[in-house]
Amino acid sequence: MPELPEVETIKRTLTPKLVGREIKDVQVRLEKLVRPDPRTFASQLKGAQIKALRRRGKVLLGKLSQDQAFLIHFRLTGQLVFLSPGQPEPAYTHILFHLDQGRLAYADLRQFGRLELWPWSRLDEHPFLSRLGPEPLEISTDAFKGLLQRSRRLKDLLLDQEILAGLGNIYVDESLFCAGLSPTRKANTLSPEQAHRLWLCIRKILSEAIALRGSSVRNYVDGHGQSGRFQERHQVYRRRDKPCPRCGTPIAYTRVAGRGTYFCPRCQG
DNA sequence: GACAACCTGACC
DNA sequence: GGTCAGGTTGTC
Repeated sequence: MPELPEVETIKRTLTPKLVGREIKDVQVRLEKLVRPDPRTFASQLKGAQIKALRRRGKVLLGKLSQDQAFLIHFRLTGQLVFLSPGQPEPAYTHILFHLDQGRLAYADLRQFGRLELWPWSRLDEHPFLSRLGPEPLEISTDAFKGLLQRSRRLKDLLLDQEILAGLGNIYVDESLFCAGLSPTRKANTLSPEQAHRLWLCIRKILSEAIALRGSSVRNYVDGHGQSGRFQERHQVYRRRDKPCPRCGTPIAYTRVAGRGTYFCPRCQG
């Protein structure tokens, strides 16, 4: 589920609830979701204080006391929701953190997400984090043009987290529509103007999605359990056969890079 | 590159 | 019964 705007929204909604809190106890109900093993995971977290929340690509990071950090990758259906006293757990809650004030539930219908502990000072050595590409909201237009100097299809390239960290299926399709570029266009065939336009579109789409608190297409919710609203602004994603907002041509659906792909066959060349 | 795997559920 | 699903990884 969550791509960059959703993880950013989770981070922002949870920061005031979690920063300064002490973890009193951890219940791991589905052992395969955590690393290292559940006993170590729980005992290391017990007594730790949450100092700050960060985001890198689609990963949520928690800075803890004692040079510890937790990493959460939500994959497709992970949710992290703060519960006030008496508030019921979400369905599919697999891990429950008991804090000095309130509880924090990790729920995950498809069980693909992962929670991990890692020393905060050595995050640059983490096997996944260390390979992530730059943040799309921080990269310069010139550096972005450099990323496009490969003969891969645009959709493959933009989904590759080692090239750019944070875009997923929704925001790649929306960005390519915004820029008027076909998902199968080779990245190194763009003119400088087209490359600049794509850079602008990615920034615009992600910023607007964050402002609207993410896209709730299926079961994404923020740290309060609330849905986002950017799905109402999607131009192509999940709009197969509906008229293109720009030219009225029915939106096409194909498979590119193994993912369902929506685009306007007329506007996106 | 394409495809299966990891899971559960929604929808036709 | 089949298809599809905000992701990543491993195997041809």
